[in-house]
Amino acid sequence: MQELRDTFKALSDETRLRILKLLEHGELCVCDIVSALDMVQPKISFHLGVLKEAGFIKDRKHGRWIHYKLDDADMFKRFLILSVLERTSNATAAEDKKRLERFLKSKNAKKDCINLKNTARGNHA
Amino acid sequence: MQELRDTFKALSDETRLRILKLLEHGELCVCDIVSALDMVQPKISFHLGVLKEAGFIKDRKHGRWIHYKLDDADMFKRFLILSVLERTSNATAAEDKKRLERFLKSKNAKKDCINLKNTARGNHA
DNA sequence: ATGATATATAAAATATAGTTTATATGAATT
DNA sequence: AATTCATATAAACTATATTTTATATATCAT
Repeated sequence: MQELRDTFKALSDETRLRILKLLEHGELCVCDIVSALDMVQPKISFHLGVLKEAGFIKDRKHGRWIHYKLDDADMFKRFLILSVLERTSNATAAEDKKRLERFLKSKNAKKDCINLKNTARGNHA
Repeated sequence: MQELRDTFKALSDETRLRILKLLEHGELCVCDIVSALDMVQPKISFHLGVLKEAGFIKDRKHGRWIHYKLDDADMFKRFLILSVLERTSNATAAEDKKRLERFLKSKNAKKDCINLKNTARGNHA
C-alpha cells in the first residue's frame, strides 16, 4: 500500500499540480518552471524530486540544463496525470502559462542576440 | 486546484486506504473498523472525518451507531476508489478482513444471546 | 584558469498532519 | 434518573512535509 500512498501523496500539493499542468505542453527546464511559478529554485527542485521519485515525471540532462517532462511509462499514473490536467484549467494555471511564455520569449530574444553577435564576428550559431 | 489537492491528500495515508478497502463489501460502523484495524477509536474517527470531508465516504446515523459506506456520488472519486480497491489486495488487507469477520461473528453471537434471554422471559427480538 | 550559470543538496526554520489522552454528547438500557 | 455504550471533539504531543537560506557541483563562456 505504501507505493499507492506515495503516488497519491505526490499529487497532494498545489505546487506539484501546477508543475504537472505546466508540463502539459512539453519539456521544460528547471529555470522555466521557476520563472513560470515565480518561486525560488530549490523549492522547485524539491517538488520536481518528489514528482520524479513518484514516477510522474522524468528528466534528461543536456549541458547545464536539466529538462523535465511527463513520464508516460505507467498506465495508471498516466491516467492520474490526465485527470489532473483536465481538472486544473483555472486562473492560476493561466497565469503560470503566461509567465512561462513571457520568459521563453525573453530567453529566445537573448539567444538571437548572441547568435547575431557571433555571426557579426564570423562565428556560427 | 485546492479541491483536487485535498482529494489526493485524503488518499495519501495508509490507514485511510485500509479503511476504504474494508468498506469494499459494504457498510460498517465505527467500532467495526476500530476492531478490524486494531486502532484506538479517536484515530479512526479522525481518518473517517478526512475521507468524508473529501467525499469518499458518507455516513448514516442509526441509534447510537454511525455507519459509514463508500460514497458513489462523484464519478472521478468512484474511479479513484476502484483503483484503490484493486491495488490494495495484500496481506494487510487480508488481516484486517479477518479481524473484522471475527468481530462481526462475536457481535452476532452476543446479539443472539440477548435475543435468547428475552425470548426466555417472553419478550420479542 | 576564472567567472558565470543551472541545478542539486544540506541544514535550519516553519507549517501541516497524525496520534494520543481526556472529555463531551447523545442515544439506549437498566 | 442513572449508567452504559458508540462516537465525536478538543488539547497536547509527535512526526512528517514544506520552505528558506546557504552552499556545493558541474558545465559553459571568457
